[in-house]
Amino acid sequence: MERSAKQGIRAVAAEAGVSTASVSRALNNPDSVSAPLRARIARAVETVGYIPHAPARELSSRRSRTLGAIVPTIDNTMFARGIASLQKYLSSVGYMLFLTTSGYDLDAELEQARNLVSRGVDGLVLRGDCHHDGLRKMLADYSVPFINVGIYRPDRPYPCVGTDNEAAAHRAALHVIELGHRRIGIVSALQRNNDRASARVAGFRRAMAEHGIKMPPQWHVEVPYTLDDAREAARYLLGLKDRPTAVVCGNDVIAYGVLLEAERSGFSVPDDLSVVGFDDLDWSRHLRPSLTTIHVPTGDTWQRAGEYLVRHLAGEQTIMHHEVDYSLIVRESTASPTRSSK
Amino acid sequence: MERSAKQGIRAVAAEAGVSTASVSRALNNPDSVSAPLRARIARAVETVGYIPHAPARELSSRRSRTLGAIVPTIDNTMFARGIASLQKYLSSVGYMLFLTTSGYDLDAELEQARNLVSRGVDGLVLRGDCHHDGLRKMLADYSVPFINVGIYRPDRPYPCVGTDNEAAAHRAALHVIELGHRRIGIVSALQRNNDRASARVAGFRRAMAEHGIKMPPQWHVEVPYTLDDAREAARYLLGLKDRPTAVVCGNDVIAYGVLLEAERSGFSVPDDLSVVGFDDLDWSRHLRPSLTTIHVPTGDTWQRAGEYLVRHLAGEQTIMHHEVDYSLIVRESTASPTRSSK
DNA sequence: GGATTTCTTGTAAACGGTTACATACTAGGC
DNA sequence: GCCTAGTATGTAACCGTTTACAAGAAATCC
Repeated sequence: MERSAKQGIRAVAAEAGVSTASVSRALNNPDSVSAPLRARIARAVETVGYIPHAPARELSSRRSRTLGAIVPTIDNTMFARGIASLQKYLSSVGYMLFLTTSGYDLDAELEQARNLVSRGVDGLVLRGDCHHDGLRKMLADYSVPFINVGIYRPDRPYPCVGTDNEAAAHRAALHVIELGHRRIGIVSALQRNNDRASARVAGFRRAMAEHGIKMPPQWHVEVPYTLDDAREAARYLLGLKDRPTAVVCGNDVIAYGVLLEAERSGFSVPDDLSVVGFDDLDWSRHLRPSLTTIHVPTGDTWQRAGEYLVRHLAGEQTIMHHEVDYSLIVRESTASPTRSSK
Repeated sequence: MERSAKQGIRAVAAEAGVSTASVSRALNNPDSVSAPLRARIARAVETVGYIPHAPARELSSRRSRTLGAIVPTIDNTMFARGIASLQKYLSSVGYMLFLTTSGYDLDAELEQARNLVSRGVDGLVLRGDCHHDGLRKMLADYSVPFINVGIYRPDRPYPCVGTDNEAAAHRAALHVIELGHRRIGIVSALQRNNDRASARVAGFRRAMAEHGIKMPPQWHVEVPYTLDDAREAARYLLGLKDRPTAVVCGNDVIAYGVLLEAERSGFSVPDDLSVVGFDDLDWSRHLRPSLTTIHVPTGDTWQRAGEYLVRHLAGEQTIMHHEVDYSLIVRESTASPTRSSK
């Protein structure tokens, strides 16, 4: 027939001599179509070189098989690794990922979320539990499911998957306390709009309090997420007349900075200073001295977040709060303080 | 009126008492609508809490304001940085990015490209110039523009933006040659399906040939992109009875591995071994010894790729082949070989 | 002041799929 | 052999926008 469309599903239908409905069925729900028809349609798809038009499909089915993720920054090994895992998993189940960054700005995060909802994502992966007030309302209005990743807060009515940062930081602090340190400082990430950073500081403080250890306020420094900033913080800390013998760091990158700067300033790690990190990035075991740190299975965590949403969207039963284990990895950067000062 | 829609552009139209066409115009082309109407519609958008439905918009306008990018892996500082820049730029001009990974597999890349086309991307950012035969044909069939990033090949009829890897590697080799080295090895990335890696090897070989330097074949090792593999390669190279006094590396991560392993094996860098990297990642200047390497403005490069596509899609005049400058950064990891062996 | 142009807004037909519903056919049951 | 239930396929409405075209109003020209 002359009027048949040149492309799209109608072209396939014309080629196979069937209706568009059958083509659609053969593609989306193969069992609902007889074997011979299915084969004929498959052949037609091949000859026409048909690639389905996702937006059209979404418009009529109200499902995009696309998830959105908003991370503070992608330029950070840990997020990169998490996103990579999430993406790999999603790809394996036929989903795609829209990735955006907020730069630790809550307004920007809301803006991005709006953008993603506009884009028609089926679900959203968010970082932590610290969001703009309007965010959850907006997601509820448009009934877009979401999950907070990287934290474990079973007390919240929202799904999450991650480690208990407070407990893990407590463990890290306990490690240096048990080694005999009493003069302990902390270099944390910026706590503003970052519940993970805050939780870690809280865990650290709890450990200190439980052992009756007082810490001078100047031993707590907050830094952005870069090696340079961490080095500067270390320079400050090590330059104090009254300085700590151990430093617990909010993450591994900060710990690297402290390590590098200590060595640069002539301090030996761990003899003069013990350093503990958090995250266990690749470099931690390669560095010399290698870094004692809290291992967090980042890849797993993000993949689980994806699994949760995919299952939820498929209508399956899911558990809302999933705790991911952490573990303390003791390496060369921590030792008893008795070796040097007492 | 009772029959007016509860949501979508029709709700806004009803609220403002205008037609959907006017709402659409007010949103997409504000100038085409009178000021008072524009204001009334803006108010209606606000009260209704309207978020446009991108797939529907795309279906009718044939434009998605979305680009796709396919990288070998995101779990790699350099790509992460590039993607971050691209993403930031796109976001600033109202575009979004679909990010997928191919794992250095050409078939997977084609598959991902098909997926992205299906998703309706307006353009595609690809890595290098080594793709599946069917890829360019498919993109041509669906008239999806693309650009190769990270290479500079003005001889090709396809757009690209990046540095001349051959020339840059030549420069790196020249550096150690000029320092007086004659016993020079190379640890490159896997050349299979990686034209950048091959170009770098070629540049290195050209420099060697130009100076009449012969290299025993066992001094060329190829490794995947991980610290562990690079360390193993270094262990092998340094374990040879007849070993080089300088090693040129295919990228910084490989160089880090060589550096770490050399130190671990008791060799001093640069006294016993000079090491040159390529890319100038963050760690290069922080490491001790800091790494001599080729600096490549990765962020710029990727942003330019985005700019090219956005301009091209806007119908603006664009230059097809954009060369991005590299520069040799001399740091502590290279020195004249005379200090030790001669 | 009437004709012509320009500007503003509305009407309705796409865009490319999915899917509720209708229909034709097949196979059992008795 | 007729009725019923079930299966396979087709018909066409609909998803939420954009946009070509039409129409009405205002401005310009002579």
